[in-house]
Amino acid sequence: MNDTNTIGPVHTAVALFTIRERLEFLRLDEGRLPTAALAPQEALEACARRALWATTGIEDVFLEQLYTFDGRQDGPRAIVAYYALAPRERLPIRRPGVSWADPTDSATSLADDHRIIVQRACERLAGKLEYAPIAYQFLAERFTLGELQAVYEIIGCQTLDKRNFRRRMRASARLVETRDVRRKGCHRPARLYRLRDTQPAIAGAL
Amino acid sequence: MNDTNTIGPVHTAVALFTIRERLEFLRLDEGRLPTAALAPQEALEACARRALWATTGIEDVFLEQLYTFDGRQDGPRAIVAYYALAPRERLPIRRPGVSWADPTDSATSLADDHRIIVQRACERLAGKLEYAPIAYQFLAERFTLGELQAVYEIIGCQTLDKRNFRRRMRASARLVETRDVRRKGCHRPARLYRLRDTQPAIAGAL
DNA sequence: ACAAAAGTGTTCCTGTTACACCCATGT
DNA sequence: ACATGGGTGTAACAGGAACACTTTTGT
Repeated sequence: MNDTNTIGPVHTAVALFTIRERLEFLRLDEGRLPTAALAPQEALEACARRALWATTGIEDVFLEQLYTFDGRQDGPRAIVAYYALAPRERLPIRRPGVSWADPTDSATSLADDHRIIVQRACERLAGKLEYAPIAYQFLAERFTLGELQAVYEIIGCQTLDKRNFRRRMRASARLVETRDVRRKGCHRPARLYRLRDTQPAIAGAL
Repeated sequence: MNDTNTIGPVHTAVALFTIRERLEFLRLDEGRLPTAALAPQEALEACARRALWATTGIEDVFLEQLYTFDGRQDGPRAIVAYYALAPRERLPIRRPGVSWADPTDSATSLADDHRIIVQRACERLAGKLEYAPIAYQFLAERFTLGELQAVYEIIGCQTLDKRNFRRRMRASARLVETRDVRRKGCHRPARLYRLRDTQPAIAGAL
């Protein structure tokens, strides 16, 4: 951390989430989320992206404002929290000092104020799942319906019926069936889908 | 305005809404919303309440954070916007310099950044109407179903069927029927209801 | 042949919509 | 008596939930 990251009246903090088999968030080894102090002339969202980039090298992820929290007495006056979503494949993090942690595990060391951010981000995700196309942010450009269903199940913390899920997804008209399939394991290959172009793939990124 | 209201890196801005026959918001004559600079040791929400109190004398309204916007170059670094809701009877504003304006009227003079706040607050209201008990914030402690329906219709910008609306409200189990009625005009008196105690009457006010 | 995930329809139920008339009051 | 908003039930419809078997592949 340098001065730009610790001094200043306004900070941003970012909870980056991804899904492998469970929902995970990016945690710095000191038990904190990536943060940055707002630089002169810098936009809040740019500051949040910079916080993420500085710790992980990651760019161009889905990023959305979560909530603004009071700062602490000796620190910033306000902390603007964001949550970010990205598919695991895009996150080849081999940096020292960062790792993935389980947001539901109260044993993972994490500063109290950052724990609240992670907590509220999880709630926001579960709430938005039904009416906003956030699930796709966890997947590659092309994906199978099984993968998509897994995302819904993990974020929503419930198992879903396969047939009902597929009908619902088709009805939403957000999916385009490709001509390709993915072979993986000793079973029938799965058809690949992608998001319809007209959908805002990075909604809220402005 | 004094120094505490104009100087400082973090400001709050408040869009206060009420309903008479239309949705209205409180506008300062200069074409701005009430704002305040975050004072040392002050919590963000307290700052927003102070902004409202200083211009109107109003206290104890429903207040919820809306979004945090980038500041302008010569001003604050970040503007934390709130929206507030209150019934018209609680707002006996006879202060100079403030008045009620129509949020949908693009002719009312209002600073661009504040116009966006009002706009987004309206959208948030309409969205939350269905799943959060915000409509009651526009009403007195006791109210008729006709009044409640009017609030839903005004915020949701649509007319509703009376019978379906009443059934829905009863099904929500948020209402308690009182033994009193309200007489008003030359027609049958209307039964008065109140919110069930267990409901958070000022949800999000913490 | 078998294990493992992909893929596919129908029935039931619940909640939402549409709709028209009588009631109690003040003037 | 009449004008005004308050108050009530039912039938049609649509969307969500429950449910089991066949298909294709790799080993």
